[in-house]
Amino acid sequence: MAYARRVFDQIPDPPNIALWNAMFKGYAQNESYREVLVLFSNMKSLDVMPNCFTFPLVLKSCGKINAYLEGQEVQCVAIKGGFRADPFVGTTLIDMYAGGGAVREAYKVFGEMVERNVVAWTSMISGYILCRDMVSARRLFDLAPERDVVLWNTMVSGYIELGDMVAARKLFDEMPNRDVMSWNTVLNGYANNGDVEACERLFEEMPERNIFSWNGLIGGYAQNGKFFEVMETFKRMLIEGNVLPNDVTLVIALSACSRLGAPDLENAVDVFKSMARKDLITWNTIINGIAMHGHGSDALNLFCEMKNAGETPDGITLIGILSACTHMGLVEDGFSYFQSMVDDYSIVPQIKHYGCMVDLFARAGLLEQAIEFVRKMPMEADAVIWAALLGACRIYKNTELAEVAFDQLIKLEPKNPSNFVMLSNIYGDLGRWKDVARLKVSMRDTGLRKLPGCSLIEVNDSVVEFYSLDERHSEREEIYRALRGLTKSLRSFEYLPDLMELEQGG
DNA sequence: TTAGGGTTAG
Repeated sequence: MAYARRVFDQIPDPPNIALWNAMFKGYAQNESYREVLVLFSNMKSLDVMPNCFTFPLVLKSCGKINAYLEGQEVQCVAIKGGFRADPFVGTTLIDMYAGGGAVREAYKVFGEMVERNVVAWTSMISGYILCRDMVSARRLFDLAPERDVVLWNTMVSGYIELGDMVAARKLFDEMPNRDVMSWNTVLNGYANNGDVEACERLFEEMPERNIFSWNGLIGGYAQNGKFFEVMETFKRMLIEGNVLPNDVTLVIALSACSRLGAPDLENAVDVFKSMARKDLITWNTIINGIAMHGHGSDALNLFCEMKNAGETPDGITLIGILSACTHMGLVEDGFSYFQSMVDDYSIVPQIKHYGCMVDLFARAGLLEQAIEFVRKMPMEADAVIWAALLGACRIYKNTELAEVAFDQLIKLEPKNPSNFVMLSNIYGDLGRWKDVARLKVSMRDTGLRKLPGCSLIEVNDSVVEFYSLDERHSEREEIYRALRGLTKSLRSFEYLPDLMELEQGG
């Protein structure tokens, strides 16, 4: 754009309107919306008249940077210039106002339009959907003199955005014509609402599939924790061969790989270092990843590097930083990072951050400070927080606080058997077997069984999942024979397995 | 040279 601008500025006579429009378009494409507005005011001061192509470009830029006062001025220029009846100008104004939440202003433009075509109707209906006013959206939809496939799709996705899959599906079934986007919209609706089965059924029914369809199904699996299915479907996509994966496909597949296996952290650091462009998500990924693996001081160093690189941390960065402090036992540093969230970065701490702080105090053995922190929090503690406390109570053998945490936990998660197991382990450590038995009975009364923990390992390019006492493997005899051999040789080195740890299945 | 709809990562 800088070069384009130099050429533009050298045009000897005042540039004609087509050249101005080309500049507006260039700036808009490069997301330099402020430049569009500045150039527009330059143009006006030279008394060059905008034409019907100018206004949509400039108005859209106003909307992008929430410059609604400027937008209104541009609207006045358009009306004075005789463009009141232009359908492009009207539609862009509707989008601009509705995008800024001024749906009444948008409706005023819509109502005053001389000729309302289906695009204008769609924009107005989208505006209502954006304001979560499905009733008005539907009323207009039913009134629309013409409905094309884009308008239908807009309505269907409106219902989906508001979480009403039933209404969305009903409307989809009523559609006179569906294109691949209609199918993809509903497919993604099921994926995002956790209905993987409906997602799979719809995918099989689709008359035509493109990369968005495949990404929709694969993403649906990923969002619902079905990472094996992500990889299977990714492979199926490559075999069926009608479409090529794109960047989104690879992002989902790679993320699934990371959930399935435990690749070397050194590789992650190498990849991170080799990246020419790093954004906030890149930094957050490496900082949280490093912190998760216990390399707390590396995480804190990366945090400094991140700030030196000019990136502004957000709430997720701070989760990595706080957990880094937790794992290093840096209570005071953690506390000062927590305070700097608000003071230096204007980040409002969320429940996850309070949870990190409770964990920080608790793991450091400062159980009193931890519970004090819970009492002073501006929100109710969640199950994650009470479980962190309960976990620390085991390390520091504090049954009194453990029972407090346990009572809160079974209120919040009456169906989670892990909570019984955690308290039971604390009693067990102290030899309080009567309490262990009492808990076992009350757990049995709830009809719950603890799901065994599961491990994933990579063997010969595929991921194998196994549980404690797992009998599903075809070569289980051989595996258990090998395990018995290992146990035997461990014993010969006088190693005593910690049965309590084994019992947790972790 | 201008206006309306679908996917992703921390």
